[in-house]
Amino acid sequence: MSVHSHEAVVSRAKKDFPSEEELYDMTNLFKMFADFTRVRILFALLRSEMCVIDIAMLLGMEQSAISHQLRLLKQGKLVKARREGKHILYSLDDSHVEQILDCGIEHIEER
Amino acid sequence: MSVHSHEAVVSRAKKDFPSEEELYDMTNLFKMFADFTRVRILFALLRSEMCVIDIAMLLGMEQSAISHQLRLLKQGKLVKARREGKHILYSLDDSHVEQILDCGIEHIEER
DNA sequence: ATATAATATGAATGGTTATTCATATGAACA
DNA sequence: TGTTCATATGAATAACCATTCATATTATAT
Repeated sequence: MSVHSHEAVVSRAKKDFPSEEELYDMTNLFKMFADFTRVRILFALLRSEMCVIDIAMLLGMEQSAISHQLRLLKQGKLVKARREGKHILYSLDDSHVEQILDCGIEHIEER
Repeated sequence: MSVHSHEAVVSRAKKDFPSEEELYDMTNLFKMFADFTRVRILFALLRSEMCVIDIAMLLGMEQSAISHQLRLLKQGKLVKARREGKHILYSLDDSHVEQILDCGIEHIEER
């Protein structure tokens, strides 16, 4: 005989649950780190600011593909841009980016 | 006149770059957290172990949908299962899950 | 052993998204 | 001011993925 009460478990779990909006924002943040290309871009920018062409060369990809991804990263406020002569140099915009990447690395290494 | 040397910037960035495999594993980890349903499941399990039906009720979703997502979370070693009578109770399998969720919350709150 | 309740699975569908190609924009330097 | 180079953009394509519906599997408890 089961002692499991769905209602009790569910109503208990409902307390202190993050708001829909917080959860939504959070998944959107993690989506930024859930793509191979974007993660590599962020790792590249961890060391120094770079222009689009630099990143495209580094990753062996089309300039256009990098540009599209940089736009997403900029919208997500993970990356910022400044002009230097002919080039636009991108760098990390958020102190948390490194922290989140570290969090991921740490997890991966302990396997 | 530009002082920017693509070759220099790129070869500098290539040093100490994580391996393809590490980056791949990392994006796969973040993919787990990049879905609204999965994040809510993880938050639910943060408090107590629950069966599939509990989670489906809590989130107002089909049992089948939850089951599919639990399979992914189990494959990703973020969640584990044990049988208790008629039910299979799921719980977090990884001490890092909470840490990563906290990381996300922290980031969101400072906006 | 069988019936039942809980969970898992497979195929199908719709929605999302990364990339490419072609082209537009825009700033810089002559 | 015009030309050139770096970057951005739009449309199209293809791959991916979450959900649903229908059904299969599995363990339990009688």
